Amino acid sequence: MEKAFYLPENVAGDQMRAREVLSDGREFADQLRVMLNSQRFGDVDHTLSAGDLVTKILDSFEKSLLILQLPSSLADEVSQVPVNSGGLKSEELDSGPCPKMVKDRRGCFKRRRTSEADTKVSPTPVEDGHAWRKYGQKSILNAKHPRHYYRCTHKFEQGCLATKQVQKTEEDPSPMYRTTYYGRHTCKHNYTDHNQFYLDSMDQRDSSSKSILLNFRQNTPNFSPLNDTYKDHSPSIGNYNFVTSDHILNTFGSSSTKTELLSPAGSDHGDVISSGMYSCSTSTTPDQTTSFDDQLDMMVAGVVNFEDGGDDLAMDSFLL
DNA sequence: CCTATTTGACCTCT
DNA sequence: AGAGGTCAAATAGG
Repeated sequence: MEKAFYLPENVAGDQMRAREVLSDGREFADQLRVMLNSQRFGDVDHTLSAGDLVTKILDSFEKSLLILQLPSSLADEVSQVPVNSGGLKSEELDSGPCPKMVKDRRGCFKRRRTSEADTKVSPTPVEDGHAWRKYGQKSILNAKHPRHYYRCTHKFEQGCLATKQVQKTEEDPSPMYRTTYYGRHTCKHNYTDHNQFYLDSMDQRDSSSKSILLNFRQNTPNFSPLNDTYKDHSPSIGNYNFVTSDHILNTFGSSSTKTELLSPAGSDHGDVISSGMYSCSTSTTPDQTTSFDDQLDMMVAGVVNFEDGGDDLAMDSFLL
């Protein structure tokens, strides 16, 4: 059943391969649904465990997404997405971490482009209630003061991908501090006014940006925590998050009815995919409004949509 | 000893 | 080629 995985050499091949892999994923998802149904009635005679099936399903998504090379619309907000500039072999892709990550980072990161940003200017550095860790400082052209780069302290332990940049302006006589936020906090800590700031600002955007996530990786028992350096730098794109309209409605009161493929949460690189949230801590807890079966249905529907999408293989195919 | 910051190098994008 | 963003080794501080 398992097909050999390789990076295809042309677009048509990509699409064909992606369909095959997604088809496998759908089969696994169907098997899982049958298994879950049969377990309700006491029949537990299956060759693969539920965990195995979930792993295979996730594997299908990962591989198909890799084949399709992450559409740019998804990569736009990804600041540290591992990028394979020169065709990795399948073993390298499957082995997890970028093989050159530790010493040689060439080709492993993608620069942030035009991601959503919220900017605040204040006479003093903004105290937003979040724990930030400085990771860089840079002199900016034609700027008197350097720009300081911060990431959320919980980036590694919780996969929170929020970052901010702080730069002192040159205004005389009272220079201001311009703080620019990228991404949204997904960590469980310190839900303060700043989060409200984010939510408020998000409400002003188009409805497609409103989202809550279902993090498959964190829901899968076989996956270990994302606090490992190598995992953190792995080119994994498997932990994309699907967003349900139920979640959206419950959380933001949105009328959006889309299910979106969002971001690789937990990998640094994790960074963002849609204009919505990266991931959400609420996604790691059992949900009362969307059963696992429902979520499974959505996964299968997503694959079906993809496969029915003909040559149009945009990620919109995942929208329900 | 552990964690946070500094800073030069590396990477992507324009 | 240059600017901007990030990494990670070295360093500082508790």
